[in-house]
Amino acid sequence: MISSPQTESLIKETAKKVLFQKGLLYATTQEIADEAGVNRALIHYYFRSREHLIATLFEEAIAERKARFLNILGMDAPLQTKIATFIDVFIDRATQNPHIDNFIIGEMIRRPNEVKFFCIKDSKLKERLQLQLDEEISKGTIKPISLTHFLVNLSSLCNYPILAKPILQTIHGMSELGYKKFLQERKKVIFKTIFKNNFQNGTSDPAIH
Amino acid sequence: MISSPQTESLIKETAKKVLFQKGLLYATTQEIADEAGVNRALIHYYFRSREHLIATLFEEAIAERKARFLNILGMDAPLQTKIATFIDVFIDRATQNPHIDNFIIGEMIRRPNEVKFFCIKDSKLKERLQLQLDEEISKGTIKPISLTHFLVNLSSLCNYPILAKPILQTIHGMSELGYKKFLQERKKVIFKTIFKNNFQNGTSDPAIH
DNA sequence: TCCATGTTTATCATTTTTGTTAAACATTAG
DNA sequence: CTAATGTTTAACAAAAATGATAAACATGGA
Repeated sequence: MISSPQTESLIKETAKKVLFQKGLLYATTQEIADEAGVNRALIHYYFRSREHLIATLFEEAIAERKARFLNILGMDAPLQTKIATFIDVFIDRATQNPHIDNFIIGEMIRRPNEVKFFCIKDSKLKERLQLQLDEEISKGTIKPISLTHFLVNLSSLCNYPILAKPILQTIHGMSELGYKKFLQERKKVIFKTIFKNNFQNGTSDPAIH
Repeated sequence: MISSPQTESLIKETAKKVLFQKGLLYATTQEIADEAGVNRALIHYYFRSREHLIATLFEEAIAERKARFLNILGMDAPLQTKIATFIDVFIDRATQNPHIDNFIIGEMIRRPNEVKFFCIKDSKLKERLQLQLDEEISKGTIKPISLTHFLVNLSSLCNYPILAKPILQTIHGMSELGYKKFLQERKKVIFKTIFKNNFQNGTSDPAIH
């Protein structure tokens, strides 16, 4: 008999929604089951335990993040295109799942052994990025900076405003709509913060005033 | 009889240590009591409930953050000095309590009503900063940018690398020592990312290669 | 139809965590 | 010294969360 993956998938997707979108990282199995509209026992039926469910979410989250990271930065394109794509994709993706980084970090702290994640230290990707970065630096479009700091700058500028959404909203007094507009403006701002020229387009920039 | 605040203070400081330094945001009262070496009932004696303890930590955390923010950005000094100080203080402070932002964000999500935090929208601070920023922009030391995006850039660059420490360490293959060195380098990198000139000093920069 | 297999539910047991209470302990003023 | 007050502890009670199980239910093939 064919096992219908509907319920299993429903539980997993609901768990992602509760944890990554709502930010309830401490959600109980009952809360997840209620949100999914299924009996709590089904979580144990399909995932054995809460811990297994969480571990599954964690593995998928880092796999997805890694794939996105490598796909975008590894594509065959000029650095400026890669970065513009990175900004666009990471901001949009993180907007959908604003608390996924919090979850990943929390899990990595909670069980420091089982974490493998990924390391770009010795990959060819790193070499290629280094070449592209050097090229931009010698062209004068990027100020001298190490590849690591460059990538951390990029990640910081994209991810922090989403991770710290409640803080930004209160400090700068943003409504929900204002915040949304702010994030879209931000794509251009980040690009301009990283590159000296204005690659993306020449339209007037609402983010300045 | 004078109530000795030693135990109460010990519990609170230990709770901060467990939550903000170790990152165990889901820590039980028993874990906190054990870490402090006191009987768990004392937590209820001094703080009534776990919830009250957490609320106390939350209020102090945002008060401290607010004070630091306003003190540094509100001091009577050139913008470059303020920013350099901000970077220095926030990175060092966040290094001591790497998970405090995670905690604040989690609490703000968990009880969206009770959050007052602070808003710089209509303060004189904002006007003064805007003047200083405009001045730098017209001098050409900062690229045109709105004050909000400028401040968010600054916060992002300072805080994300600490908040996402485990992610950075695995992606870029950093040891504990390497990470520490990285954060110190980062102070200069952030300043140079924000300002076009190199204000701080003219020594050779280890962060480039 | 009826059986076999997979799925779902209701119920119970266990564990974990929080919160309470009364008694023991310490300290200081009188 | 001792009585009063504040502090600490051990033990208990209650609540919440996880996990396990057996029975009910559904479905598809012989």
